[in-house]
Amino acid sequence: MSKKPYYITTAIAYTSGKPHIGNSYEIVLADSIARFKRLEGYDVRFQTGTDEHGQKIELKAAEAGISPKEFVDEIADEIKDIWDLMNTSYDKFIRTTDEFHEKQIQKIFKKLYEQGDIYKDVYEGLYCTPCESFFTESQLENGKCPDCGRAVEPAKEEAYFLKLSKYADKLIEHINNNPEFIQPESRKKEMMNNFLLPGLQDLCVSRTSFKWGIPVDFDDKHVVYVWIDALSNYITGLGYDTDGNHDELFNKYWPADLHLIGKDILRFHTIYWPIMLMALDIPLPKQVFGHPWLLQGEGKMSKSKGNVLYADELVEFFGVDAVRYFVLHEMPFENDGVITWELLVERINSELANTLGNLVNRTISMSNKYFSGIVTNSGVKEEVDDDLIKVTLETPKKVIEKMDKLKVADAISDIFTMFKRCNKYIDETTPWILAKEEKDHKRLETVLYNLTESIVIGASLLEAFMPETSANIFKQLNTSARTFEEITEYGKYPSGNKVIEKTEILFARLDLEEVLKKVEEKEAEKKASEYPIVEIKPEITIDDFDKVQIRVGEVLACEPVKKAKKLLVSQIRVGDEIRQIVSGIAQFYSPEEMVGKKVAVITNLKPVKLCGVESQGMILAASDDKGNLSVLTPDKDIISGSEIS
RNA sequence: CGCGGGGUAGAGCAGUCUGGAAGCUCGUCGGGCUCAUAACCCGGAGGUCGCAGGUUCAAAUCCUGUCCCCGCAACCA
Repeated sequence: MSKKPYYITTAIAYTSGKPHIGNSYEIVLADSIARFKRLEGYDVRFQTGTDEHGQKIELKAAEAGISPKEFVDEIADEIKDIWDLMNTSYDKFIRTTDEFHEKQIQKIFKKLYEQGDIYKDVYEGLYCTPCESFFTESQLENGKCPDCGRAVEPAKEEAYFLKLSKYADKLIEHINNNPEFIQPESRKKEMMNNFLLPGLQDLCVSRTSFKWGIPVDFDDKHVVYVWIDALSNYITGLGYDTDGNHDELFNKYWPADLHLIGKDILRFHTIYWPIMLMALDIPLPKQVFGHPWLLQGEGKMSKSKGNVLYADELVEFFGVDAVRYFVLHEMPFENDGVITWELLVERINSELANTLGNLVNRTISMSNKYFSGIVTNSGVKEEVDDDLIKVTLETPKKVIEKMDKLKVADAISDIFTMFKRCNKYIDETTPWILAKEEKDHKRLETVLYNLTESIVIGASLLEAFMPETSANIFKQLNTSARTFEEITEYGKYPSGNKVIEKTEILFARLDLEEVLKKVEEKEAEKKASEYPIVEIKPEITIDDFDKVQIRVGEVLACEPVKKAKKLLVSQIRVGDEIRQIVSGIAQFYSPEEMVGKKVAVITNLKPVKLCGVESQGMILAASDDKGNLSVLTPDKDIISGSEIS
């Protein structure tokens, strides 16, 4: 019997910088699902990769003074390293700069053009530069970019368009007929009501404003824009070919069983991507799951400290499996999860060290102490055993059920509930008392056998989520992982087997204070070694500088600007005049602190209104890229109004 | 009326779609145990489920209104 194929993908990571723990969460989640499906007996293909084109990368590379390709090579390696560090079992790492991908994208583009689904037109619309996106009036939110909220400007560009409207009805029908297609389901309404039902605008699929992309081969002014380029990775990675000469992988694995993506890009995966596939006459993926985000708690603290969490740092502190466990277990199905050092330590201590680690440790210790490590199934049963066995055997079913619904966190909880049941069993059976009487030794053997058996079943289930830990447990119990078929029955652990003599601590308890201290030290180290990165401006002459008039001003009064979080408005005496100046320093200085300060003020700057308040100048301040800010003041006391040059 | 997320025990959360005895982890208090990583097991205290209305035999859950918090954005001259 050939195994059923299962194809799972993550979104491909954008190579503009090192991925943080939130990005890494996705790959770990995908990995746990992929591993679980393998254990369930599927023939799994798990694909991830990197999205490497676009204006942003072109710019970043220029800033770094290297070619875009050099830039993405570096980042792609970094991403791969982190994925590997997280022990993720992907089968394919695709890069959108891979030759086979680029070639196929050109063919796809051409095919769609030739069959009339892509057409050339002039785009006159509103463009958001940071997002590299055009929007229509109706898409704007309060006249601003709906993605980032920044201002948009009218722009004109010759461009190619994908006819979305042509397939909209078909897509609506598909979504309605396949309730599993968009997960979680709450997002389905969002897509329908906001995008599909109001009517789709044709999608602009090329750009002339930058060069770092896959050229449209029949019109080389244009490069293929992100949608067709990035989304198609799911099929090009399987060897899809527009001419029909597909690699056998494609025939075997497409349509994908699951696209795992962040909730922010659901729209692209549930609207644009399906329509592209329809146009190419390819079946749609079975399911798209927009997972929630992993947020760093205490936003304020982390931001001002600039301590973004990265997977490799966390792994250094806690080990791979602890980090995997945390991100998988701490993420609810629909709502965003939170990660902090405190939470990590708490979870590791309570669940991993106390519940699981200690259980394994005490069980093995007892086997060694009482029976020289030999675990024997003597079959001396008592009523208390029934519940343990029942819970143990029910757990695989529960876990499988949860995993079918992609409720990974709940699945893990079920496994740990079982481990807790084991700890309770030890108290119920009191092995240390049984050990005292020779006549109870057979019973004691059974108790320890049951514990060992339950742990083996638990560890088998844990394998998908914490592969190293699972392997370690098997090693210590001198056995190997069971398949899912082998854990439907109780008592498969070989009777008479000998466990490891000296137990290994699976997870050591951590001291929160100590961890936090170490974190702080690291942060300090990092800060000291990283000077702020400042964009170098072109050379100027003294005449240029002379245009700017800077004078000493004394802050007479200062108060917050209503309706604004970052702004303070100060009344500043500069010589004989008093100016009102608004500055974005509210997060760094209290109004009281400002009063009495002598500051450097640009006095000949054109006045503007900020949040409705007029500002007649600018207070000079230094700021680094970690979010610190310091207002400049004269070194010695000097009278207000003095000119600075 | 900018967008989004949220308000459930001291802390962190689940439960809300599909109404039907208020639950989990940590902490705390008390007890038990000694195989084990000061761990494990049992029990207790602690909640007007943000507030106000409404629907219902029944609301944390559905509807309406309202307050508050947190991100993002607008401001950062």
